Amino acid sequence: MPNMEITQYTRDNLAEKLRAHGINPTHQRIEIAFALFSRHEHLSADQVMAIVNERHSETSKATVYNTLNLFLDKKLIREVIVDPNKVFYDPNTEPHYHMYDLESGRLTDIDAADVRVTGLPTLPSGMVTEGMDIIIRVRPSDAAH
Amino acid sequence: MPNMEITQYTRDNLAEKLRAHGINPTHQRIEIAFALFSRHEHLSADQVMAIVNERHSETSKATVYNTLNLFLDKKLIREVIVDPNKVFYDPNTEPHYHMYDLESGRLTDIDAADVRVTGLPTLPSGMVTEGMDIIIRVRPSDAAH
DNA sequence: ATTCGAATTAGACAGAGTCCAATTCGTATC
DNA sequence: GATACGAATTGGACTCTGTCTAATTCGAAT
Repeated sequence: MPNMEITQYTRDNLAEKLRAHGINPTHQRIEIAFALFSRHEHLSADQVMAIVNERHSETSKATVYNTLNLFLDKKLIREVIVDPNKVFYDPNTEPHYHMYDLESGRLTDIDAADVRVTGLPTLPSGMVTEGMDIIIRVRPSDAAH
Repeated sequence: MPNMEITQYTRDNLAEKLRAHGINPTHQRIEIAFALFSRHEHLSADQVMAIVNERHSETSKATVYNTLNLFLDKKLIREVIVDPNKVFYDPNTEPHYHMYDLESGRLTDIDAADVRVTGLPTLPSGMVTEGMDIIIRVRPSDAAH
């Protein structure tokens, strides 16, 4: 039974989670992890930075980017590329896909458990799949235009 | 039998294609269309610009972007968002998906005819699908690291 | 208290893409 | 051919996301 759901994220259990992924849990890293995991939203780097620096300015832009890339590297989070302007960071690393509301920019998870994809070609030899993204782009139907 | 395959793109039949999509076919627009359609590749804006200006500098950056966005708007081409750094423009507007080689940055089409996706949730009411992207990220298996 | 590597920082920088006011182009009219 | 006029194009400044670097600060171990 892997990936026991943590019902409530705290700085403490996040520090533990970081260590479990081979990441030295510093103040800034814990705050950034908390921003991502305590909400269940997909955040962009500048949103993370805004959240982390809400009270007092604590974390620099460089550290936010360093940390997000470190988290990616250690597979603590995933990146979602749906918008040409910015990358979203996704604390959910379980297999799942995304629905992207073009109007609001909101990104929603779609559980992969029920989804079946058939008829894909076999990979060229010497290639391995790193992952498959499915993005459903939606829009309000009665969009005034 | 819609979308009769054009075996050979020429400036002339591209001008016609532009008109058919409600686009005034100017020199620059024809050259940009030619760059995209005569190759069957996915090009980024700067690649388009390099191709168009190969012989003599003919087209400015602003025009390349204006034109690509105009083509998008008129559904002459599609954009493919797989790389956080740049958008690719795809002259193939038939339903199809993509395979993205993370190592080389090469993007390949996957025909959608054989692909079936089942188990997707129903859309929230008041929402319509604008499109579904499937991106398979691959990497050479014997990557030296 | 001192040390030392790791982490953080400010700010310069890079690259993609947008914006804008000025110019040029192409077509229509005379 | 000359003129007029709207559409298209242009250079260049600008914005925004993200990276880089050299200097500083942190924190754990001694």
